[in-house]
Amino acid sequence: MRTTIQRKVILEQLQTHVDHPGADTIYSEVRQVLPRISLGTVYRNLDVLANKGIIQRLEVGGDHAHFDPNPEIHPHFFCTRCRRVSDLKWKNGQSPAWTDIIEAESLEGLVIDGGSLVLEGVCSDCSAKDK
Amino acid sequence: MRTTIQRKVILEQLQTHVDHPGADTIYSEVRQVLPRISLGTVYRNLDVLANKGIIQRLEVGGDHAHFDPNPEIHPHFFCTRCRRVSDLKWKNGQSPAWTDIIEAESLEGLVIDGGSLVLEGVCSDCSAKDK
DNA sequence: CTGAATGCAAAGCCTTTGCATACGG
DNA sequence: CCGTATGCAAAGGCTTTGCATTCAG
Repeated sequence: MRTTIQRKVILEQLQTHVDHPGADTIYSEVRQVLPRISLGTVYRNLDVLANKGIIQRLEVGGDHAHFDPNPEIHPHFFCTRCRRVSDLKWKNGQSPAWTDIIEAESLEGLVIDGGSLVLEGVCSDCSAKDK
Repeated sequence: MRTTIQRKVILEQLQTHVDHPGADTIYSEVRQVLPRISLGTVYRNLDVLANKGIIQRLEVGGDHAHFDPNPEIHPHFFCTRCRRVSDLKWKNGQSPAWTDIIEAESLEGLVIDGGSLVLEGVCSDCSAKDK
């Protein structure tokens, strides 16, 4: 993997986020540093970084992909108001065994490579705006 | 909600599936019964049915939406080979309390309306093809 | 009758891709 | 130098939408 300035800035920009933005957000932010960067380059790099296991691509919310600078599998929260994705934490610091939650019979014959747990609702910022 | 023949056939067709197809699959199947139905009508009806809580729209796999005739929240399995979505079952027949799995502190201030648990890997059909 | 639903086609969005050019190692 | 990465623009795939027409209640 070649170290280009674009790749470096994209990764650093993503790492400044506590939420998990889409490619478009990263694009407009990175453009303030590299005005000539293209959206295609942002997509290609986020893809490369995710495939290398340096970041994580999240399929949440349905409209567009979200990117998480932390590649470890952990639960997420999706706010249906502001459509932002944020982190949750496993109880006791580690992912539960799936067999503790899911009926063994329904898992028969399957090879499990990963999983995702996403809760959805309204975040505290959006709840506050109701008042 | 008006009962049109299109809506009826779309729902019945979805209910014949044990997997959770996309709108395109439903479209081509329903067209064998109603050759003049449009893809737009399929999308609109799946949307109406999901909003009424009669079916469920799943955001899984990233490429397109999947529809589940069962509106109850339950875990799913996504096969990365054939890209099909199938059902899993909660252990003991019911969803675990999220607080049993997720650290309470990270849930603070959030209003939780729902959740989704998706495991991914290779289904038994696809594993069998490896041999 | 009257508004909700349909068919058709166009438009929208996010994402990917082809190609010539630039550049990192 | 060589092959990866970029910029640009076009194309792709899924989904939504505008509009005139049809149809359920």
